[in-house]
Parts: sequence; C-alpha cells; structure tokens
Amino acid sequence: MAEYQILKTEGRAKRAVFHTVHGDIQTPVFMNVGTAAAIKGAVSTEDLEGLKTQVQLSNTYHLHVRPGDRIVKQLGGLQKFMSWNKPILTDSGGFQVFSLAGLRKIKEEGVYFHSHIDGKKIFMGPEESMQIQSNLASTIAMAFDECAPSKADRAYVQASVDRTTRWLERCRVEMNRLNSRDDTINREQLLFGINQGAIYDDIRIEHAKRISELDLDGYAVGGLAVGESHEEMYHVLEETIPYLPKDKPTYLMGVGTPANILEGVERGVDFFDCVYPSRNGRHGHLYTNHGKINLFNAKYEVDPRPIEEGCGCPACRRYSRAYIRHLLKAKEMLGMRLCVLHNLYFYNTMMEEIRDSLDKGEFQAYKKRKLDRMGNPDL
RNA sequence: GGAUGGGUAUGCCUAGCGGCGAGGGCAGCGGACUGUAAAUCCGUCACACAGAAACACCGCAGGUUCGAGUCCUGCCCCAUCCA
Repeated sequence: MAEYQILKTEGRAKRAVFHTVHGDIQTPVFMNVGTAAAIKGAVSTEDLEGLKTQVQLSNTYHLHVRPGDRIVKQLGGLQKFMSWNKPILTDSGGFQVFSLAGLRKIKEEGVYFHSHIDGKKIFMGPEESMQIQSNLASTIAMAFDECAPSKADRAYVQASVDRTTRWLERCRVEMNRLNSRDDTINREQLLFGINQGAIYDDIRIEHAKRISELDLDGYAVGGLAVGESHEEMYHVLEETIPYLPKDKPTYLMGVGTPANILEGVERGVDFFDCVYPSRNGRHGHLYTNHGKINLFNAKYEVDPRPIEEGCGCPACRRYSRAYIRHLLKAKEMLGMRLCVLHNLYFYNTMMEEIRDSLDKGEFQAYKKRKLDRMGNPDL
C-alpha cells in the first residue's frame, strides 16, 4: 500500500513524498510523457537517468493497440519492457475519448474506437482499461473517464460526469479483483480517480465529493487545458481541489506550461504531465529562464551560445544554438533529441527548484522570481 | 556542322498542351501545439489587389488568333547523341 506523506505546506501548496512499490516520488513532480512506451525524440532510459526524471507516463490505448498489453505482460510488464525501474503512471485511454473524438462512439458500457493505426474496432470500457493497465503493470493506473471538451454544454457535461462516476466505481471493483489475482504482475497497482465537470464549478465540486468517498490512492483533475482560458483553469483548481482528499496526492492531468505548473502547485497540485517539453522540443521550441525561444528562427543562425547559459543538460553542456539549429534544419535526429533533452531537463529542474523552495518555505518568492524572469505569463 | 529533348515566377525542381491575374513540391521566412493519430500542422513566399480595377517580364523577338505559357517563324541558351 502506498503512503502519501506531506512534508511541508505553504498556503495550499504541498511538498510531499509518495512511497510506491517502485520507489519514492518526491512531489511536486512533472511526469515525463512516453505515450507509446518511449519519449518521442529518441530519448533513452539512460538519458532519463541524467535528466532527474522520477516518473514516466505511458498510455493504455496506445500500448493496447501496439504492441498489445498481453505481449507487454509476457515480457514482464512495462518496467521490464522499457528497462525503467522507477514509477510509471499509465493513462487510461480517457484522453483518447477526447483526442480521437472522430474515431469513437461512447456508450454506457464503454467506448468503441476505430484504431488510428489500422481502423480495427476496439472496445474499451472501465474493466478493459483496468485489465490492460494491470497487464502493463504500471505503478499507478488511471480511472477510465471521458475527457469532455471544455466548451461542452452543461447538460452534456452533467451526463458525461455521471457516467464517468459509474465507470469509476466499476474501475475500482475491477482493479481490486485484478490486484487479488495470483498471475498479476503488480498486485499493488494503485488507482487514481479523475474529477471532471468542464468549467462548471458546481458539477466539479459535486463530482469531487462523490469520488472522494471511494477512498482511492490519488485524485486527478482532468478535462482541463482542453480549450478553456488559463483563468478558467486556475479558477476550477481553486474551487475543486479543496473538495478532494487532503491526505492523497492530487494530479493535474495534461498540464502544462511552466506558468501553469507554478499556478497549479500554488493551488495544491502534486503531479503534472504534459507533452509540451517533448513535442515543443521536437519542433525546435526551447524553454529557458528568459522565455521560450524558437531555434528555427534565423536570428540563431550564428549564435554561439548554448540554449541556456549555465544549464546542465547534455545539449547545453556541449553544443551551440547555431549547431543545434543546423541539426534541426537538416532534419538530423540529433537536433530533436538534444532539444527534447533540454526541455525535459528544464521542466524536471524547475520541479526540483519548486520542491527546494517549498522545503525552505519560499515558494511564493520563487514563483514570482521565476515568472518575472520568464517574462511571458503564457509560457 | 547535324539530330533530339528542354528553357515556367527574386533560389531549386516541376504541372500545364488555345480562356492563366499560371497549379504543385523543395528551400527560405514566420506561427501554432497542454492526460501525443503530431520529426506534425498552418501561413507566407515579384509588385499590387478583390476592383470594370490592375497588369514586370512563362529564354528573346516577331507572327497566327477574339484570346498564346500553350500554335507558327527566327534567334539565344542548356542537355544528350552523331560527325
């Protein structure tokens, strides 16, 4: 059984440790996203060891489609498969209900997808999602939910949230059953519930109260950063998190920019994840303490400086902006790789700084300094 | 000297075969991306402009035609082959 231990608080911000069978997670933490059991951009497990990565996130839907969760199970689970012996969180497929909206139908029993790879029919309900995640043997499994678009109307959101609640109850029963089976690889697999409700405070709060009664291992706020404004997102966090269990970790799914993370920590979030550092890295957008830069821009053509002065990442320790820009323009794999390494290092380092500042009771000061230096609040 | 095939916009390649203010691609330049259908996508890429108003070049010069990038003639380049 996992233990969530709060070490320090500052306002609603929390500094904690989450003890799991796969090791401790120091929070607040940014999980590095490797959807298909790999962080895109040719990032290896060895790389991650030098990037302060604590947790990797992989995806139920994608790994079910390819290579197949049974194959991963045969090979000893995702940790062995990927050669990563630290915690892994698997997303449930709930986000694909949103992102693959054109390829699926939602029913009470679950969701019928057409595979984005070959069009094959795939059914995924709460039980299937739990079975797949159990086969993958991740440290933390996410409940199967519907991530509804932020602009969905009230009636739709209410119906969707009610269904997500029923699904959550089914997830819990199924996860308990799977964890008690002898042939389950990780019999201590944790289950996090997901709060939904778009930007309707009352639906969010009501749902938070409902799922809190289920005594799950952690609670996520989902359905944010899907079209609403930053203000709306922060408002939802302020209104909703107080109704989630204080003695369990809180996870803000799919978020976000460095500024989003600082605002999230302030409102009580422990876990974050986002494709930004990896995707933006592949696209040549680099995070620095003085704002985001686009290495494709002509002004970096003869820039001999590293991406960021003083940065300890593998890209900044050796290479110039001009060289990496050349690699990107020449479509050399190394270019993307170095950029992704830098961005992950930037994010993971920022989380380390956040934890340090919380330890010292100086989070507010740190946050202000960081945001001032980065300039653009949307970063 | 002869034969054949070509020359398409401020860079490169290419579509066009009588209605073209000329379509694509690459390169360039800029932008987007939030639990990853993304090494992707979008914009821009002579000047100007959506107007009975403009007209800067489709190797160059003529010609045929209501109308020519497209057909004809000559010339200039390029490529390949033959002397």
